[in-house]
Amino acid sequence: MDFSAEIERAIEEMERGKLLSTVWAAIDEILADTSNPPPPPLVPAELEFNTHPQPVESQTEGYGAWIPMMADLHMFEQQNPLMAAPTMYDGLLYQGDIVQPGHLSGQAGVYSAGQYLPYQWPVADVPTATAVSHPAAAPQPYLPHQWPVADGPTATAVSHPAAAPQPCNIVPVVKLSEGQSLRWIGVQNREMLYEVIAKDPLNTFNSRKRKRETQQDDSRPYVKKPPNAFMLFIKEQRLSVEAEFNIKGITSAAVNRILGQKWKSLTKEEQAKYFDKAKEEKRLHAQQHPKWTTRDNYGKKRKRKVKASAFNPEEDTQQAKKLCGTSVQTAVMESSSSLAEVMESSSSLAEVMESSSSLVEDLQTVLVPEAPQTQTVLVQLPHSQTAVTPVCDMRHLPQVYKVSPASWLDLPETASTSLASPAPLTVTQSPPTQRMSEDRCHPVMEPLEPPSSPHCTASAALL
DNA sequence: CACCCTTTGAAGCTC
DNA sequence: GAGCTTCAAAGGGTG
Repeated sequence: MDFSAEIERAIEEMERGKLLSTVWAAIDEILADTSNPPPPPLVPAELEFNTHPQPVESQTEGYGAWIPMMADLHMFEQQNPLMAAPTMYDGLLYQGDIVQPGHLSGQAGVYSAGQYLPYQWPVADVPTATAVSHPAAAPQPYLPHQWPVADGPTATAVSHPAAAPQPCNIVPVVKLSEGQSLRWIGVQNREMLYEVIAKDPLNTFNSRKRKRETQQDDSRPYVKKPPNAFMLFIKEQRLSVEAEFNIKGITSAAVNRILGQKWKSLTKEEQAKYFDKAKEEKRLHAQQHPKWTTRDNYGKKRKRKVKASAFNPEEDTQQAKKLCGTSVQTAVMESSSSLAEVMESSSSLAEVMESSSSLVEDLQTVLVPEAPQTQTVLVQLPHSQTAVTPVCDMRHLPQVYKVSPASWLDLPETASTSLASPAPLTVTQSPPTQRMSEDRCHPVMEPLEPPSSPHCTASAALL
């Protein structure tokens, strides 16, 4: 196989759309007019440019498929850790030694302490999704889950022309075995780190359902409870929510959190429709099973464990509600609006930052990594590329980093890049902090401050 | 493979 | 009656 030709062909496919250029130009203009940059471009679903699916499995089906990793080498540059997503986790599993190479530091940057941190709508784990970033808005925080190589057609980042990447002469190609996929985990010593993970072994739904249905300790058939109004609601809305987020592997628990908030946001009249349905279901159920009561099902299923948590359950609940309350509802709304709408409708920067960062948090909870059977793949970075860091670890506990802008890329400064181009950031680990809860801690966004020293630490401090 | 997670509401259970 | 527990759905995660 001619890898070079294959890679060249893949790179050629990474054409940039006119629309994207227009968006960049608009953002540049806006940024040039203000000392405090506008909210970062949230990338709505409609703006999923690209995407020329990379022939992940088309070349050799299944086993032994060759994946040209990072066929669009611009992606490296787009994944700078300008903002570490304010994870609510305190990192138990700090990933050591992941820092920005020193040679990139020492030049001026526009980002200063507490200043607006660009953020990009995470388009995570969507096989055909595109990570769209803009140098003016700076690279987005990057979730390991976002790495689009694995498991289907690869996604492609669209980069700003003004931030054309330096040539890279190393294009990693990793051969995967059947049932394996790749997940990007970070950079170490200028090497991209990937892990090879096993795909989900099986879908347990059917077997679980079968088991439940046969889980009768007497001769009578198991009669399920009639669904209540909320159950009817989530049954009806689940698919649309999953489609709306379009996140592969989104858990039902996460969807239910979203739907819980949606349910509460319904008017009484809207809810009444489901209460009426539930009433009707209950009536039919009583007709079909006149002697049945919910008592019949008591103890027929699992015994739920009472959470003996040392932490405040109310607080946990509130935290969860906060996560899916503001952030997810925001996500639902904003993901369906255009970039211009988002930018226009954003009443305040802080508001957008809060909702955006909350979304990242929520998506971190939403995107539960697969059970790892891992192996690390090292990929060397070209000089122009900067260190990136995962904001999540591989086992539910996103790592916590402080992110500091360090320098400018060694790019020729242009009218558009002088202000717009982001400084590459160093990534340093926060010291281990107190454990906040079973698996979460509370994110803290530092208040926005006026621009000051270009070398100040960016506002991604976390608890 | 059974249960967990996560939500709200309804019903049963305990005190 | 108050407060707690269980179970409805869903499907990926976990042990």
